[in-house]
Amino acid sequence: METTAHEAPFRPPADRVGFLLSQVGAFASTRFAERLAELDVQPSDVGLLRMIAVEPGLSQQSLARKLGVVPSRVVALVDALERKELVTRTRSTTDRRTHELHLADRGRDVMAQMRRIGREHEDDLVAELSQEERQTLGRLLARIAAAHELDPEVHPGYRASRG
Amino acid sequence: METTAHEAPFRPPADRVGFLLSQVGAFASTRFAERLAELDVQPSDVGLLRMIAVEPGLSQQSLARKLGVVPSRVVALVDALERKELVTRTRSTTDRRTHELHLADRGRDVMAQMRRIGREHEDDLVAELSQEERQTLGRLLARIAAAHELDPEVHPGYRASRG
DNA sequence: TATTGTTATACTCTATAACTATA
DNA sequence: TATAGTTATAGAGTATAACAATA
Repeated sequence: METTAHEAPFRPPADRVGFLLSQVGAFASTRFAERLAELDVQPSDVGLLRMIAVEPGLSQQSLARKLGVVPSRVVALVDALERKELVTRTRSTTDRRTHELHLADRGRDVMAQMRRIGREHEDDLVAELSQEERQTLGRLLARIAAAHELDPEVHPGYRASRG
Repeated sequence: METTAHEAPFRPPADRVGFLLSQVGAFASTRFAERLAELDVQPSDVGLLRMIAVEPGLSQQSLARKLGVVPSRVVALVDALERKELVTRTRSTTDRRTHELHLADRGRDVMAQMRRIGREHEDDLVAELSQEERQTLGRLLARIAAAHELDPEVHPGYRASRG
């Protein structure tokens, strides 16, 4: 069965899971970034704030290792968050080379807002699906993530996927 | 129920579909880009080649409109593909302002390879799932894509989602 | 000597706007 | 005048390597 030159051949969704994952995932990321703009926060800030909330006082080096980014990048990211008064840097008294990172009061507020925005984002994204279908989708995605050893806490970003 | 400071709270997959979609989607994109490198082709080239294959002779302007990118970017993209002898630019005889884009022989070869790589990518990505589960996942994703009016032919890229 | 954080630098990607040649 | 393609330029984002302070 042929298709004419101007018609793309139809492919069933089961044969396009790779494309659909990539496309819908990109859409989810973009939409989330747009919602975050309301808080004057970027997607890259989210992981940072969450890490600092989970483990207050950690150093920039350990943060860099946890997130899988280069230490010099953490400098720029923390600079921005400190400027917005979301996190604080304080020199450690036991090792004056290191900076202890903590959430500032405004940082805690923003994290609460982030959770609200996350729920709204989620609801909008899968509005089309029933509760049961959302569960099914979540479980299938979690299994794929686990099979490829993706960290449930860390979003890899999109370093090699531009275009 | 509380969690200790160093432990992230557990959230069921159904409440993390947004994160999982974004994370698995990014992984899919990155992995696909790595596989494409074997052909010396970038993710951004794929859509271009497919459009030119589907509609040979189209102009750079219409290509830009179809892909939703700015014309000056098409120049750079086509430059690269022409340098690798995957596409040809020929001045139109009816309107000498426009360039007609066609696949070169090597471009047709590369597209065949791309289809093979796409299948391998697909199989590896969802290796964890049964045939039935792949269908389920594909259908759920296709419904989400349709609900948000994503074009089945065009990948939006990751313009606003960095970090 | 080794490590933490920082800065300097360079490179990539991309959009905007000015430019040219054709219509 | 308007349009197709191109080029020049500038900005964002990021990695690498050199550096100062501290251990």
